Parts: sequence; C-alpha cells; structure tokens
Amino acid sequence: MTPPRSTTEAATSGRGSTTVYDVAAHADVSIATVSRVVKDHPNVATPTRARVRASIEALGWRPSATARALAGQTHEAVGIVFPDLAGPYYAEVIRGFEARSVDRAAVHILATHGRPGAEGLVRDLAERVDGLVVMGETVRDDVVADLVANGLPVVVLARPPVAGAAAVRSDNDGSARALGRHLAQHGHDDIVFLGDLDGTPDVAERLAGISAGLAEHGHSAPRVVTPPGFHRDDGAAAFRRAWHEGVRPTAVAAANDQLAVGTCMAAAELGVTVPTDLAVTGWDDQPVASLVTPSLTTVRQPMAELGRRAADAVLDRRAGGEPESVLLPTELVIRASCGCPPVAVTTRPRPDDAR
Amino acid sequence: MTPPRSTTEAATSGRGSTTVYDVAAHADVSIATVSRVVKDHPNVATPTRARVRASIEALGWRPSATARALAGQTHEAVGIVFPDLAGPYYAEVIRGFEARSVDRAAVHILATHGRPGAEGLVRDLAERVDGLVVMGETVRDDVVADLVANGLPVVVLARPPVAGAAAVRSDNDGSARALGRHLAQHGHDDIVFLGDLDGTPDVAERLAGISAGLAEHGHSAPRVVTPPGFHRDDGAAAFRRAWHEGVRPTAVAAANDQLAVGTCMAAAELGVTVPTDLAVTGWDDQPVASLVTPSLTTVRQPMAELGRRAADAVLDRRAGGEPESVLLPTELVIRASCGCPPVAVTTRPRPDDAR
DNA sequence: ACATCAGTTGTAGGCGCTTACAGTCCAGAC
DNA sequence: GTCTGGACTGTAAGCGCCTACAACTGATGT
Repeated sequence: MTPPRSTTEAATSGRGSTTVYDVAAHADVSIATVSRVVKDHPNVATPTRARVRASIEALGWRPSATARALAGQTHEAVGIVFPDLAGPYYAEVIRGFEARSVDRAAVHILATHGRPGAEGLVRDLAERVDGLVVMGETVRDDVVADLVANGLPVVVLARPPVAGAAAVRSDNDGSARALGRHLAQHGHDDIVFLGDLDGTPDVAERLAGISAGLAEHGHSAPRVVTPPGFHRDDGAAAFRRAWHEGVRPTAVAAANDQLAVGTCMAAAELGVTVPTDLAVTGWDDQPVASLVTPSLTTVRQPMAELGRRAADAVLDRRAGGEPESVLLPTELVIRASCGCPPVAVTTRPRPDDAR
Repeated sequence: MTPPRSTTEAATSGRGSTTVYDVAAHADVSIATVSRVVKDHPNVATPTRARVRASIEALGWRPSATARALAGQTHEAVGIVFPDLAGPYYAEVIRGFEARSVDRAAVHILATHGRPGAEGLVRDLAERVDGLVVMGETVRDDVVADLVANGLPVVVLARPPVAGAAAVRSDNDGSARALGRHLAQHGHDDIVFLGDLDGTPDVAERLAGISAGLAEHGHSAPRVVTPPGFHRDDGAAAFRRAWHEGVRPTAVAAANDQLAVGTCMAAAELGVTVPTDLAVTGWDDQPVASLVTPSLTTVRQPMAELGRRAADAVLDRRAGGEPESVLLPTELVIRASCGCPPVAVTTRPRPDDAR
C-alpha cells in the first residue's frame, strides 16, 4: 500500500466518500487491481475479482466521475446546446435526446438565448463532455469548427453541415415545395411568409421551398413579415401590425405552428375569418395544430426523433464511428386552415412521437 | 518551475489544451500565482496580475472544470431530476430552471422514467454537481435523505418536504378547494377525478382539495378513474373506457390539462357535448387550455417559476443559505368547459410566463 | 535443471488545479 | 542599523483514479 490515505472507513456516513484506496485495503489488493475489476480488464484472477466486487459492494463505493474524467480523459457525459428552450419543439428534441442518452452518458444542457457570452458558455460545456450537439442559431460556425479541430465529436442539429461534424436535420425543402404547390392550387398568389429568416437556418430553407413550389405553378414568391420571435404572441403581434400597415394577403405561411396559431388569433380579433378570408399554415405539427379551430394545415416534423438521432450520432462518434449525416423525412399534413374541407379529429395516437 | 510538463505551446491548435503550467511559464510566475489571479485573490501585485491576465488571454487558456472539481471540490454545476420530460409542464420547469442557472452553473438534467436503475443514476448525478433538484416521483425519500446527509444541497420540487432539503411547490389545496366549490355551485354531485394518485404527490393533494371544496357544499367526493399516464391519449382512453363501463358523471375534474383535453376529445367521439352534457376541468393552464373549444376551466400554475425558484433555492443553498421552502400561489381560471359562459379569447400575453 | 512465457498484481507517475505553508523582500518601527 | 510585519510569490502535497512498466509466480519446453 502506498499512501495510507484511508477515509473514515464507514461506508454510508462520513464526509468525503469512500475511495479506491478504501476498497483496495478492504479487499487487500492494490488500487490498480480495483481499477481493473471495475473496467472488466481480463487480467484479473477470478477469486480476486470476486473479492474486490464484494468489497465494492460492502463499502458502497462508486468511482468518482470527476477523478475518472481527469485521469482517463472521458467524462461519460454529452451535451446539447439549444438556442432557446421555449415551446414544444425544443421540449420534444430534448426529450428524445435525453431518452436516448441516459443509459450511456450524463446529459448537459445549455440554452444560449442569443446572449453575447454564448461562445464562452459553449466552450465551457465542451470541456465537460465527450461529445456535443449544437443546435440551430447558437454559436458561429468557426466556433463549431474549432471544437471539431480540438478533437471533440460534434453534431450539428437543424443547422447546415460543418466540416468534421455529423449533421442531423429534417427535410425542409421537400415538404415546403409541396406546401407551396398546395397553396398555389388553392389559388393563392398574395402570400405572407411569417418568420425570422435570421432566427434559424431552417426558416430560410422553408421559405425557399415554398417559393419554389409556388413558382412551379407560376405564382410569385411570398413576401416576408418578420416577427420578433417564434411564439404565439409574436405571430399575433406581427400579423396585427402588418394588417394595420395595409397588408392584405390571402394566405399566411408561418414558420412554425405557434406563429400560425397567433396569426389565427389576431385574425379573429380583426374580424378576418380563417380559412374563408385568409388561409393559414404552420410548421412542425405540434400537438396544438390538430386542436385549434380550424385545425392547422402544417408540416409534420419528427421532433423527438431529431433529438434521438442527434444522441445516436454523438454517442456513436464517441465510440469511434465516422461523422454520418441524417436527413429525416417530413410530411405535409392537410387540415382545415388552408381552406380544405375539415377532417374529423381523432384521438388515436399520432404516428411518431405524440408523447 | 517544477515539472516542465509544457504542452505544445501553440494556443489554439494541438491536442491536450493549454494548462496552468503553460500560462505560468508564459507569464514567468508559478502556477499558484496563476490560480490566485483567476480567483481574484487579493494578494497579487497589480503588475503581476496584469501580466498573468495577458498570458491567459494570449494563450487562450480556460481552466479545466474537471481538474478544478477534483482539486477544489466544486463543480460549478447543478442538476435537476425529472420523472419524465413529456408535455409542457416539464418543459416549462426546465426552461425556468435553465434560464436561472445558466449564469452561475452548468446544468445537468436527468429523467428517471420510472426505471428501476433510477437511484443509481441519481447518485451518479449527485457526484457531478454542487446541488440537486429532485422533482416529483423519481426516487424514494430515503435516497434524498441520504444525499442530504452526504452534505449535498438538495431541493425537492413538487414533492412533499424532506428534512434538510428546501421544498419548492405550488399551492394545490387552495385552488383545488375553490375548484371543488365552483363545481358544487354548478350543481355537480357525480364527478369523476381523472388522474393517477401514485403518479405524483401533487395529484393526491388536488383530489383532496376538490373533495374538501365539494364537501363545503354538502356534495360527495369524486370517484377516481386512473389513466395510465398524464398525456392526452391517456385521458381519452381512460374516459372512453369508463364510459363503456357505464360511468356517466356530470363532470370530470382532470389532474392536468392534457388529460382534460383528451377527455373532451373522447367525449366528442361519444357524442357527449362539453360543457352541456359534461363539464370538464383541467390543471396547469397550459397554453392549449385557452385554445381548445370549449376553452378549459383550469388552475393556473406558474410552471416556469417553479423551475426558477428551484434554481434559486439550490444555488443559494450552495452559497451557504439555509434551506428555505417556497409555496407558489395558483389561481382558478374559469373558462367555458365547466359550463360558465365563454369569455372572449384574447391574444394578450398571459400574466406570468406565457413564453 | 534452467530459460521462457503467460498470467497476475503492484508501483509510481501522471491528469490540471487548489491551497497550506514556507520563504523573500522591503518599508517602517525602535 | 537591526527588527518586525505585511505584501507577494513559490513549493509541494494532495484531489481520486488510470495505466505503463516492473515484478513475481508457476508451468512449460528442451
């Protein structure tokens, strides 16, 4: 035995919990052997292994994650960086991410909220984890690239690819085109796109897709109205303001369901009937989309699956896999708010991840 | 200089980032001085301090959180344990918690999902943080007590107090009584309480309060129908099943808004009109409550504020404060689903934390 | 009988930082 | 002119665990 720095041997009491040294002493072996037993190293005699296991059990020892991280360079933890945490979208992503990670690593979360110190927070987080998921508009690409250069497995989520990082995203273009075509078929040629193009890369892709779909039918591109955020109230306020400025579109294509719901509420206030006077569409197919009246035509996006795939990607990378990118399918969901005949609302669970 | 274990001095490149030793060498001081500068220890001469600061800047050094935790016994991190992560309730709590913590500590999250290994996961988490928030039905009280005994600041959230831990909760009793009285005034005497009493301690309190409110008017207590969970589909399924078993209440008081919405959907399927044939009430005042038709009578609970207060409590405890408990007020929100005349829906932001 | 080798176990030097304790230096006190 | 105390700074011993390398034990081969 080297340093006899035994702890107050009592197992469950005492400050400063039990350490390898306690276990080693109890089992009458060296700490190296204890360490080997813990990580199932083959070169340990069966009886020794059993003895050590018994001692670990008896003392209730749990190796310190911190010490392990310092010595072994692995944290058994992953992190995910969000731009924000409000609304069902992020909630679902985080749910999927956590569910998939929990068995393999501890989970760190961080929301940057557009604050200036975000980069520092992210770099700080990066030092505590074995892999990092960076979502949407949080930190600049060069920061991501720097983390990658430092050897950290990074996954970008709902954000354009960065060299060396896996990318997980859902298809904006395909469904956006379909939506554009659908609106064109309804005859709309004066459409407002409601969303902040700087808010997240996804939004610009959706606008581009819708424009392309409209163009296929010779219709002109939507004009953009920019709300201050992505919440219900932002949508209501933006639509109200635009209306007061004399904007009279026949349809509003919102960047997400919250904005669409807000638009509907503002429209009701202004005496505008949806979908008769104004068609409204959303994006995400959040649970609320099928509950409002009229039910919302939108694009279903597998929100929880995004989180799960991001977890898989970052954990696989950590395990030595290559950065592999994923594009998840989306689906145009036609309901009533675009002017189509309403369909019956059912209570059957939704296909993917309704809960 | 002791061990000359300099790193590849290049700042931004190279494996194994720069360390205190690099900074110390660059500034021509000892690592102790660097450490003192970092933590603003007074005994450092001004020019030295400036020199060290410059070196830190020049090398782009960031102290390793891991090493710091090992040596200094502080992680600069807090954790929060959820029973689950689905739905707006947890999402809002986590949002409030993160927002309040982010400037002072890294944030760990964990959801136990009722799995058997939960205790191990929680104990694991406990070793990585300086304080822990434990919410609802996640681990047994004796586990919480053990963490407290180990000296960890613990806060219990939406869960009965545990000795030595601060408790943050919202008032179930007051508003539940008010709701019970209100239902009695509507004349209801055959009420179903929809919720799993084992699911979370809050639920039992709500039932008790409602019963007390009904009793004040001489009405009998609700009978309990237990759905498998707290989601919309659980509510729909449970109500449907009860109906098919011949249960014909005049009102359903659901344990949360999701269950209430599910009940409304199932009722619609069964040809039961809300609120004419059946009154329905929820709990939480989730955003969806005011959007559905009829709008939901419910109890507003400051979900994000719960998270914020929990963060305050755990961070204050870490800073040496005493465990202090908080009971946040709730408010009965009368809308249309109980049979009261519907009120106009507005788009004004809700008082507390609509976003 | 002796070198060889696989199987086990122990020794010791980190990982990057904190901090008690031990100087060093110099102005002011006596 | 020496002494004293305060302001600075450096030394070194950890924090709890990992792991390369050394060391020891028998069994096997010749």
